[in-house]
Amino acid sequence: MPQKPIICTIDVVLLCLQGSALHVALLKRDKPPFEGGYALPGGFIHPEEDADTLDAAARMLNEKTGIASPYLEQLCTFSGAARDPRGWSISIVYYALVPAELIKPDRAPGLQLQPVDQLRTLPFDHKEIVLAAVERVRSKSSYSSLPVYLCGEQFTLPRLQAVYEAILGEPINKVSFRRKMDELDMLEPVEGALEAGRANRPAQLYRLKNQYRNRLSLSGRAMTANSDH
Amino acid sequence: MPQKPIICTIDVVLLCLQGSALHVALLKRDKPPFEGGYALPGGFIHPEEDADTLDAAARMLNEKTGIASPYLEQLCTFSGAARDPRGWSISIVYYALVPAELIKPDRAPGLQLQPVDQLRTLPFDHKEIVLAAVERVRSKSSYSSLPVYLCGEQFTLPRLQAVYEAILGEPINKVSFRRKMDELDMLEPVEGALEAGRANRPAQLYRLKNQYRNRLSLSGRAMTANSDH
DNA sequence: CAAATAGTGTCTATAAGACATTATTGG
DNA sequence: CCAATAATGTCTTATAGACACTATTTG
Repeated sequence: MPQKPIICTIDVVLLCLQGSALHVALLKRDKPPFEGGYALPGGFIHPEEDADTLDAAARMLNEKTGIASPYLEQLCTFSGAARDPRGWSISIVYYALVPAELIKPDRAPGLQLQPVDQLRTLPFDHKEIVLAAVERVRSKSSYSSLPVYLCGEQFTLPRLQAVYEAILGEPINKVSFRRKMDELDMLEPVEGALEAGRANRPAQLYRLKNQYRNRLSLSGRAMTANSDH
Repeated sequence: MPQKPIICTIDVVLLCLQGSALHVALLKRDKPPFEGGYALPGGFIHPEEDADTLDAAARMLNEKTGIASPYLEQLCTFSGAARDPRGWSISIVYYALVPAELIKPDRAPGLQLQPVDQLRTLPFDHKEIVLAAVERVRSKSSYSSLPVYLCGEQFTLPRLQAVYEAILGEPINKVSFRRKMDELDMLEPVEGALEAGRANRPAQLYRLKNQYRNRLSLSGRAMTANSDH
């Protein structure tokens, strides 16, 4: 009955922190439509290869950026007649968070990091998609351990607090923050490891407890009284 | 390249409250696979007719159950090689909440309401889908006005509190509940309308403020300290 | 007026935030 | 010792919950 089949793709919003600004990874497109433009890494499902769309997203991310992200979650599906000039399409979108050091531009030709808060227009509805992913990350960060995925293996509490503040966009009370980290019960100190080097008391290094390597730790109460869930 | 195209469908989880138990609407399937089994209302996208998948979900819900739900939101997309015997498939799932009175079995042949907390195995991965929808509803209910969609046009505060308690599965402090409703600022009293009839002080009837007819009101803090977001 | 439930006032407990103090480093 | 920042103790403020009291109806 339908003349044209529905175009069915996967896109991945790969986020990292540079300085205190959240950035998204964009790739130069090497075929039409929007050839030469920068867009989200994405592509078609390979039914023979991918068990499901999460699988497909992980494969795509790895193929296009060389990254195997420990955190990769479905955002939602964007769809409709208007979003792709080729026809009626859907895109099942996943998002990933990684430390910026993990993104090696030489490993991925045509890769570019753009700050999400001053994004130019992107091909398809990719700007809208990125903004939806950022909103999700900001919202989840206020009651979960999500931002630790933006840090490396080991990090200090002041560093982690700075990461939370960068995402939430507002300062957090130091005592409350440490109480909350304690309550989330996801961190363990790296015995004897301190971050020295500067002219002050060195900070204790922490790492994620094993059980939270691939799972979020959740808190009943939000970090700050922000109203966007 | 791909021998078989990906099977691309929409499913809708329609929820309502009967007594104090959340129920899901299931339809008797009139074609294979799983012919004769009870499954979620769903079907194929009509690219000529539907502007996007939300549109398709609304159409499908209306065609199959006769209901035009004011609240219809995307849950997420289920996918993979294993979930449909016909082949590699995706299902973009939406969920809706309506007052039970709105579901008229005579209007929809083969429709059945099942309590979500004692669900038997369903065709495809529909049981998993229902459980995911219920978890989303429970989680969102703890910090939003979502449960009002399970009430009719007008309702009393004790009734609304009972609806919240039915969804969250635990009693709520009356004073806290009323403070929260006040804070959400989504209700207005229906002037002069009281729910009389019983041998006690009659309760004030309320309705949703106009601006929240099709939008949730959100609170920064959760209703109860439940840890599943 | 007794029973029943609506609606409100107020005290207590808990959690968040402000602020100050101590700790530990390099120079 | 001074500057800088980590880490923690403690007081204040805000929010949530317990409980009791008043209000309004039917029979």
